[in-house]
Amino acid sequence: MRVATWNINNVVRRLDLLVDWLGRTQPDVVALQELKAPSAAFPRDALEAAGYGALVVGQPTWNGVALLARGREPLPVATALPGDAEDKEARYVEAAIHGVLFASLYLPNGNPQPGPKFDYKLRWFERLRLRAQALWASGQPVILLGDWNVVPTDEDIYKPDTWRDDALLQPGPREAFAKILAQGWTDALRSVHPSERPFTFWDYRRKRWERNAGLRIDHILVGRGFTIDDAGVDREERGRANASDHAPVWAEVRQGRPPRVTRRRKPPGGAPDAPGLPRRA
DNA sequence: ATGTCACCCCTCGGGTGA
Repeated sequence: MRVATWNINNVVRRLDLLVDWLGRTQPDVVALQELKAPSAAFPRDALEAAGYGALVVGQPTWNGVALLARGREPLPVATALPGDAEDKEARYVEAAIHGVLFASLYLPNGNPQPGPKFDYKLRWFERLRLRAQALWASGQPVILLGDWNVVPTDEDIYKPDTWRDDALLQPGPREAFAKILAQGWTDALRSVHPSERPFTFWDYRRKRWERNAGLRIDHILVGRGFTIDDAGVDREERGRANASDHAPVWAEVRQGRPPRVTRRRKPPGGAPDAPGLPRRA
């Protein structure tokens, strides 16, 4: 099963790019963020024509999240993150698809920090931690996808010092992300590419795409009971005309343990391990 | 310091958010 997350940065303006990418890569489940459209304006018909059912939580102008499922309708589970009835921002949706619980989340950016927006980010992260803990404890198969608006470590950005005061690099959000990972989740992209710098976002400003001055802030956290066969970033989507400032992140996952692999002895000369060995989530 | 993009409206340009 191929799952993916993409901060589309306005689903109406980016519809042609989205439909084209869906047709080429055929993901089974897609989490979208920053729809920047009310639910009624979501291009439901075009996505249905492309073969996808959708569960949408939109709002005018800002935020907005959705889950797409190829060849079926997502079964709604939640349309808001629990823990604050006053929070009306469209940043969280959960649905069951193929017997797996999926969440599409759009964490608050938090800039400028310090300030009320950063406080909101930390409160939202704490609510997410509690929700993730409850989902993990349920024993169900769960995958959390989204724009987490956190650069987990200094290895996840081209040059941390120019962003040191940004909300995306602060210790508080980083600790919150680490706490969720410590519940047992696997960061799919990091686990498949442990020594690379797979960025997922390049700011429109200062020719950051042209310079590969990127950040890794879009994450797929895989719950218990899955094997992650592969994961990656569809970087070419960021290079297209009229692109979002984020590229899609995807993972190939499979329920169940990895097959028993007879490991060959390492050949002399220190050659690296064979690629593509499955990882247990 | 900005730098881009795209939205909004007390709307054709400045404010806002990312």
